[in-house]
Amino acid sequence: LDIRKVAKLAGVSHMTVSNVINNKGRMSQKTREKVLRVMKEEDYYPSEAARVLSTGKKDVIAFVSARLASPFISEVLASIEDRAFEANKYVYGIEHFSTRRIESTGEELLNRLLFSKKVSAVIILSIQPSAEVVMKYRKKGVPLILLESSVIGAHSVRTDNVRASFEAVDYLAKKGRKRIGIIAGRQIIAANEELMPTSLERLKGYMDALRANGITFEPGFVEESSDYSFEDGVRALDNFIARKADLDAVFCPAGDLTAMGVMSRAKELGIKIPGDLAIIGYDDTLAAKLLSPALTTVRQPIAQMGRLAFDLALEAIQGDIEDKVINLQAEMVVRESA
Amino acid sequence: LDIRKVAKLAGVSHMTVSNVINNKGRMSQKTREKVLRVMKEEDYYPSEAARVLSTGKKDVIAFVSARLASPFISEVLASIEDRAFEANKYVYGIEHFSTRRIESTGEELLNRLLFSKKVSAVIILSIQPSAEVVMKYRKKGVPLILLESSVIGAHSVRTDNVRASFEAVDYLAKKGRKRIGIIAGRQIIAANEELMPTSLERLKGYMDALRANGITFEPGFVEESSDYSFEDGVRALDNFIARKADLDAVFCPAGDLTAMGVMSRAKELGIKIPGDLAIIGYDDTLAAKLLSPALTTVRQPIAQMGRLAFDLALEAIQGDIEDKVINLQAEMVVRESA
DNA sequence: TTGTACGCGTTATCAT
DNA sequence: ATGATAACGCGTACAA
Repeated sequence: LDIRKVAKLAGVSHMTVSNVINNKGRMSQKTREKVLRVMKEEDYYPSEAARVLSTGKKDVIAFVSARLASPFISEVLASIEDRAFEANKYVYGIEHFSTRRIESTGEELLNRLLFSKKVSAVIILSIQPSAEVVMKYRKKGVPLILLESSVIGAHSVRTDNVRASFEAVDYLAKKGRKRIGIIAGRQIIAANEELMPTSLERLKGYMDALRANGITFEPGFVEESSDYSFEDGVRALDNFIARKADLDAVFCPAGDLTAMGVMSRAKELGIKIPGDLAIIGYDDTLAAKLLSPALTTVRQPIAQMGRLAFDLALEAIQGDIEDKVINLQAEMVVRESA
Repeated sequence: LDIRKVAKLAGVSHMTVSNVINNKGRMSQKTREKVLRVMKEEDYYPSEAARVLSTGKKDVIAFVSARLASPFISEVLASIEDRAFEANKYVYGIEHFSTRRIESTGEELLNRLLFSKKVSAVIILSIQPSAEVVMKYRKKGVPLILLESSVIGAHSVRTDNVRASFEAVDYLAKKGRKRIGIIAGRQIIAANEELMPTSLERLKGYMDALRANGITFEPGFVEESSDYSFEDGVRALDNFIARKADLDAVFCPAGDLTAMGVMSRAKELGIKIPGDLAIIGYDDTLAAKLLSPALTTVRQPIAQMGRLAFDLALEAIQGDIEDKVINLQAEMVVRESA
């Protein structure tokens, strides 16, 4: 059932139907209603593929993250969705993709979104695209918005990772913690792959704080999380223990969910929090303040980040805007776990 | 840059390129490599739209939920994704949509997925499609898999909502709770719209348990959650209080997240849990056992549900299978909140 | 308002 | 057997 059949049934040309669908051109009210009625009666829905094929653009803003599911990612996505609803744009047009497991860099996915899917814009969370990909997007005029980090040639909404991490670790040190571990984003140890700048920045804040407090850095106190999952936290704590790191604190910039994994495993092992082990998470997701003990964490302005990213995408799609970098504040929220 | 240009550069027909892409037909190893090389060099990615347009099918399994973001939804989605990865099918081909805010029934979205997007299968979570939509899917041979509920003419993976809810509420009653409220899925009170069977079943379990314990049902003890959010829990508790329901327990089949909202609000108001108010959630999401107090809840076998739904979708896409209803066990997990 | 060409990969047909 | 050619699917841009 295609557009021409609908046209025939309505006694008009298929172009008129197309115009009705897109609110374009001019036609009599009567014609418009007739067309609408036939569409409804025949249960006609235009083929998205045909539309994309002919316009060369898909009216979709893609959202890309390392995984599909985590509280932090969910909350960011929800805020983007909320904003879309308010603005009444792309209400049906936000699609979520993950690079998880497939490839760490997201290179392939980003290429597909650009060349195969031809989306209108891409919002990236916690992933660092290569310079080549950024260039390709630029060349095709498709806006790229990074959340949590930034890169030359793309827009971004970010916070000061170094400062916030410093603050958290400095707090731990000032509280007398000496053996402070960190669970950071992937690929800290394996040197052959790139470390994501976001993680790197947080690691830097950690190291700076150690130095500022006269604590020497121990490579054995570093664990990596590949996908910010709960399980990564469980695993990390087990690894620390197996390695006899004997930590008295863990800073977990991989996020609250991973921190929850640590907390959960610690409880199972009878490790007292914060007595034996202080824990600081990252993000301040909904559950953080309800945990037992309530999680001390670094709050990111999640809702704002999502909304701003969406607005940036919209602006960039409409008129070509200069690269814009929006800096927001992240700050530590002290609760019970540290 | 289209397939014919690549063909020209590789010195073959565009059909050969197509065959290389799809591993079809037979061509010399040399030819294949040459084509592959040119594709890589020229950064060629086939247009998804053209592919869909010509085949009439999109190689995508759609996942539909009421919102994009909640721990429960996230975990279900993650398990589907995991399974896809294991099976090495639809790894790039799972797309997530939500009916949130747009329309409660999902009717429009389901139609779009079927007619506009032409997806290969749809997995629906916690939404009750109308009989007409189910029929349309049937007619077009596109598998529909319901999670958490079921309907004639579609596959489903579900648990016994009535029994599990009965068990939870019966537990509360046996513990001496007399004024037991419930926060169920949307549209309990507003009679003009359909109640989702899942919620209805859980409500039935609640009412059965009340009756079994000689407690009379109070309409004022029922609150509805429209999208299973944290905020809905906050609001629900406020409403109960404003209404002077004076509850001593709340059963929250709307899910753990909503239960967390209740718990959070209760803490703010100085209501002791479980002393003043016992709370039972639903789903047993990751955070449940880490809360303070740890949440007593009804465990759903989330990972299994997602995996089975994916497998069902796969099976149904390949060969036409009889309608299959898989029943799983949900059971109460007693922790501290009740 | 309407007719025509176009975008791009696939299926089916035909030639070597 | 392979490779080349033609037709098709379905909206949209643009000229008539």
